[in-house]
Formats: sequence, structure tokens, C-alpha cells
Amino acid sequence: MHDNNKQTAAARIFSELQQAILDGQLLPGSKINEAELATRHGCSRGPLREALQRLEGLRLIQREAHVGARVISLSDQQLTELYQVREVLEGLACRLAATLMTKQAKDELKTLLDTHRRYLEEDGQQKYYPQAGDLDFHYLLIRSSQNALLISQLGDELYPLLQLYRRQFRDSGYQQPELAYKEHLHIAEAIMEGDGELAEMLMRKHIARARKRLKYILTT
Amino acid sequence: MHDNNKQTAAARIFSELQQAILDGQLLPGSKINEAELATRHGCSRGPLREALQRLEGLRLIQREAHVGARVISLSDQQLTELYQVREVLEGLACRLAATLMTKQAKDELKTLLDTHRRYLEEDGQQKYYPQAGDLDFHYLLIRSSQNALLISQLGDELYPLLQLYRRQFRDSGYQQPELAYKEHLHIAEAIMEGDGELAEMLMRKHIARARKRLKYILTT
DNA sequence: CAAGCTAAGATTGTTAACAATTCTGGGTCT
DNA sequence: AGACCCAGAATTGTTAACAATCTTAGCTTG
Repeated sequence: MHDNNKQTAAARIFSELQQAILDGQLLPGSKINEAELATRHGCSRGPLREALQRLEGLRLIQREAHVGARVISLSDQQLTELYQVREVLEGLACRLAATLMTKQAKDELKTLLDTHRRYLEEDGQQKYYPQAGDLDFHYLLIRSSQNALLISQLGDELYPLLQLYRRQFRDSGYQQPELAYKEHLHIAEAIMEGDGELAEMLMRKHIARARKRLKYILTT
Repeated sequence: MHDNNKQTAAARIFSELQQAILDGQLLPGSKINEAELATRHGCSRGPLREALQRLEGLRLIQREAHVGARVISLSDQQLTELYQVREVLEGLACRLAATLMTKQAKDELKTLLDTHRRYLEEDGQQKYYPQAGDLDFHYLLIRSSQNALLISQLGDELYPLLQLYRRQFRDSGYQQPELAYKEHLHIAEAIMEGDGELAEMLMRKHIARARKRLKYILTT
């Protein structure tokens, strides 16, 4: 039995770069210099280019032949597109989760919502927990769909993009914690009752509402 | 102004390999030898590895560090997952298309359906046209959504996978041309009337029906 | 002075060799 | 015979140099 812990250099650089983009160390629109980044991350251009290829697949950077790569910079239009796709995919996740969710995941969901509620009661101004809690809520439902393709598309591709957008537009994505909590509660109830159609519709409304709020903010 | 026709070697190899996989020249499950493929396609391993990276992003191959790449081989479960995701994404495309479709695209759609009908009337046994026609129909609606992310996810990622699945399971995906034509007609009518909600629902039912038929075929 | 050309520099694309890991076949031992 | 080990071969990961393309700064010209 061999230890399989060692990851390849390209994989490590990929993680580091993705983190750097999402953390804001590499700003949207900024040009990427292969030689410089390679030396900074302690490898040659080969593995770095593989990492760039993966980042392009996740739409976090854009490349042009013989010109180079830039961190993606997002338009309002693209943000709308992202929310439209997310809306139907997470709706599907909810519909599936309503049928497939395990007892253990249901308990986890209850605990999550309880914690969320306590934080709201204690201090409505605390924003840091609800943001993380929001992510936890959505990730839990996505995972519960038991659809590997869906989980990958949402978790690996769309959510990193969403995170980048939120940073770029300086949007917490969670500016009405009380309303969001109530919507989460309704979604969870539908799932607990096994009503997939209702859960799907509620999640779609939940995300559509966030999209409309964003649109309102962006156009004013 | 420079001619920008020249594409990079990696891009060319990527296209060739994708085509080879979808054509069945590279069979699902078969191992990919980098050195051999590189020489066969007339380049070194560098560009070839970039192409493999992109293919992995499209989920057409799977790679494992220090072991290598294999063409993906799909389970019934994965086929179901694909159809579930496709169902909601194409539903979204229809909803958007109903509002955004241009006059020109609407004319194109009418022509498409007319041609389809004529082929059915002339010879119900002719399967080759309806298959292509089915693709044309879905692609036209997808493009009409005017959502670049959606178009890319469906056209670049999901449809190639679907094509591979159909080959692997020897399924034309179009075994009831008359029914499919009628469903297409209803979808088109809803779009022409600008009823996005109805168009979305009809498309979802259309794809869900195909998924259930597939499931039935696979379990018997 | 602006537009256009040119050559040098910088950057990306590609290659071939080298390093690290895995696979394979034969041998040994129980 | 079957499990284990080991060395060589094959394959993948990485590197550094080379080739091709783009960019830029300076010069020329009208």
C-alpha cells in the first residue's frame, strides 16, 4: 500500500492561484505573467500553465493565444447570467434533496438553522456568521442532491465564480439576514416533508429574489 | 491588422481528440498514452497535455496523477444525472428564449419545424434527418437564450457528454420522432407567444420523458 | 505633430531531455 | 500454487532552452 498523499505541483499551484483570485490577491482584470507567477510559486512554467488551463475551465481567468491570461472581470450582465443558471441548478438540488436526504443530513440541517436563528436573536448586526451560515445551508442542500454532476457544477464551477463576483461588487450576498432565514426555514420544511416540487420552487424564488435585489443595487 | 486565423497546436489537438472520442475512435474506458497520441497527432507532449486538461474539464476523460488518463465510461446513474441537469438548464433556455428570441431566430425555428414535419410525412422510417433536426432544434433554443454561461454549459459541456453517452448506450435519442415533433411544436408555440413559464415547463417535460424512456430501456 | 514603420525586448507556445512514480515480469520463499 | 519482493521497463511529471508571436519604444516621413 503506497501513500497517496503527494499531490502534483500543478495541482498545488492551481489551488494556490484559485485561492489568490478569490482572496483578492489577484485582482479582476489583472494580467497574469507566467514566468513571474511560476517563480513566485516555486515551479517552472509547465505546471503553472496546467493550473492556468484549469482556472480557465472554471472561468476564473480568460486566455488568448499568444497574448496571455487575465483574471476575469465581470459585467452586470454576466452576474445576472450566473444567478439565472444558479437558480435552476439549486432548484434541482432541492427537489432531489427532498427525496434523497439522509436522516443524518436532516439533523445537520436542523442544527444549522437553529444556530442561524440564535445568532439573529442575539445580534442582528453580526454579519459574519450568517454569511458563512448561508454558504453552509446551500452547500448542505447541494450535497444532499446526490447528483455528482450537479454537485460539481455548483460547488466547483459556479460558487467560486459567485464568490469572486461578490468580492468584485462588494456584495455580502446576505444583506437581509432575517428574510433569508425565514426563506431558508420554508425551504427546509418543504424538504423535511419530502415535497420536492415545493422545495424547488421556494429555492428558485429565494435565489431570484437575491438576483433582483442585486440588479436593483447595481442599477441605482 | 494581423491575420488571427492561426490556432495553437494545443487547440488543434484538443479538437481532434474531442472529435475522436465522440466519433468512437477512442473508446470509453480506453487508456490514453501521451507519447503515442502526441506523435500520432504530430506534436510533442506539452500541447497534448494541455488538450487533455481541457478534455478533463469537459468531463470527457478522467485523469489520475502518475497513472494517466482514460476516456470516461459512463454508468446508468451518471446518465440520469446528466439528464436531470440538462432538464433544468434547457428549461431555463426556453424561458429566456420566449422573451428574447429575435424575429430571425423565430423564422429559423419555423423553417426547422416545417422541414421536420415534411420528413416525417415523407418517410417515418428515415431516422438520420430527425436526429440532426432534433439537435438543431435544441441548439437554436439554447442560443436564443442569450445567456453566454448557459450556452457554454449546455453546448460545450453537456451536449458532448450526451453525444458520448448516446454512442456508448447505442441510443439514437430520437426513437419516437412523431411524439418528439409534437412536443417540439408545442414548445415552439409557447415561445412564439412569449409564454416563458409554459415553454420552460414543456421543455422540462420533453426531456424528462426522454430520460424516463432511457431509464426504462436500461433496466429491461 | 501625428501616423506609420522597424527593430529590439518581452511574453507565450513548443520541444526534448531529465526526474519521479507506477507498472510489469520473473524469481524466491513458505 | 500463491504471496511477496525486486529490478528493469514504461509512463507520467517537471524543467530549461528554443521558436514564434506580440508589444513597445524610437525613428522616419508626410
